[in-house]
Amino acid sequence: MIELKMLREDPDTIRAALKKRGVELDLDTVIEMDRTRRASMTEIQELKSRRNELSEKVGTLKRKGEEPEELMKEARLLTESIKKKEEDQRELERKFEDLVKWLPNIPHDSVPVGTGPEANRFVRGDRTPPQPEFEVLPHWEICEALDILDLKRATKIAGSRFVLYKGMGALLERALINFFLDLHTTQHGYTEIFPPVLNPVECLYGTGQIPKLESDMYRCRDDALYLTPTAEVPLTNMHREEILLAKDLPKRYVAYTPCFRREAGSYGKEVRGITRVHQFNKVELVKYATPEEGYAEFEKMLSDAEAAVRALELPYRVTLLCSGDMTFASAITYDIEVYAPGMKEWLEVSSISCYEQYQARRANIRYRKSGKGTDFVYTMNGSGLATPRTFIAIVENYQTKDGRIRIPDALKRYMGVDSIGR
RNA sequence: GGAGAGGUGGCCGAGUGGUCGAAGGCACCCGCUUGCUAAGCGGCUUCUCGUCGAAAGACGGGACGGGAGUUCGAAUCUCCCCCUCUCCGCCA
Repeated sequence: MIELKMLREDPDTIRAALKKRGVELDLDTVIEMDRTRRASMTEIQELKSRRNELSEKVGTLKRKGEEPEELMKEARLLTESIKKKEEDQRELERKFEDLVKWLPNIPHDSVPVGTGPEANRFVRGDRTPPQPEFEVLPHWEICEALDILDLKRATKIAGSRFVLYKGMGALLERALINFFLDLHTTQHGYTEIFPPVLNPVECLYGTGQIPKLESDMYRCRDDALYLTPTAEVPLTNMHREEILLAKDLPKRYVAYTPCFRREAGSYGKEVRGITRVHQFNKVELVKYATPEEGYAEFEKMLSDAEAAVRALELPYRVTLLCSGDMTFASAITYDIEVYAPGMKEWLEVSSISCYEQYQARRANIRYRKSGKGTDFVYTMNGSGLATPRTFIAIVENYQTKDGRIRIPDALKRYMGVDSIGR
């Protein structure tokens, strides 16, 4: 949620933000709607003020033993007309909210303006991919040869675009999850959470998946619950409707969860292998911070995620997403991509976003400022990391000419072997 | 699934239908004091929305799990829903 004050005092900033993002939206209608609802609110408040006055008088008189029939009648009539007006008011508020919830966050000043990936800015890392001295097999071929993925049977038991890891493949997947969790809890100061992966609609609204991405989520038929699309949802909603103490901030959480996405509309792209699947594993980082320290914590989060890629010694690059490429709740987003030499592609393994106060306003997450008053916290999250693509990167980058897969040093103690194959 | 108890401020916890936005405590913040790992004394602080204002603020509305109702007036009475706890049953 954007700040409503901005709608009245600085609509041009919102207009500029919409333009940067390429969002078509009639802001004037929203502004007009806001004016109408506030006028109606003021009117109701005046009536109530009058009624309270009357009630107080009635109370005083009654205690003296009088029956002020006239006053009571007037108050009764007032209550009736208030009720009518309040019904209309509710309708106005509902319409207004339906408009406001579609307003995206204001992009940070450093975000490059553009509509597609070509406008994203290289930040650091490998500019050009490494050139292996032999023809690296794409992961689906080497994994089939080594019998560590079984995509045919995954389809049989779940459907297309699901993954079944097998034998050393399953072990590698599990090793990655454990390695990421250990890294962030022991080296970077995050508290581990193991949350439920079914979430009610309020939570999805709070983080901003609803309304925009509703069709991309799996919904339960008999219960008002959605399968979590990312641990960002449970972790950021942990403190929904709370007032935190400044001394408890920043809060840093890390969680492993499976993530579920329908990927509606993405068929036809990335059909081979496991780059885009309906269920995948991810270790997610979430922080709550004060506005003052928000961006410092955000940069630290980026380097925490980067540390995971570095520890695995994978070729990677960090990019700053342009305005048109960010999700609608985000103020700024970095992507970390690793290179997959078999697919000859850069794959996104982490997306690190700062929402500033956007999510906090939606989810009503505040903190008490030292001394007086409250303010909304900054929330941010980042993958640290998502496994399917990290799995791909390992299988392709650590492939040997004779068809084995070496195990990165960082994972050896989790795997107990030096390589997969023979 | 059955029975009972309960949901009040940042936290704990009082609260006869009208001076209750709410006692008391903790915590916080601000003073003062004290020579020793902190304590004592005094004071302050609920949140939210609207109107006016450059601001400080002033005035007003609302909020005691959520919703509806009774009433001139509801934290307090009635109904529905949600959640928590205890006991019983069932069970991975």
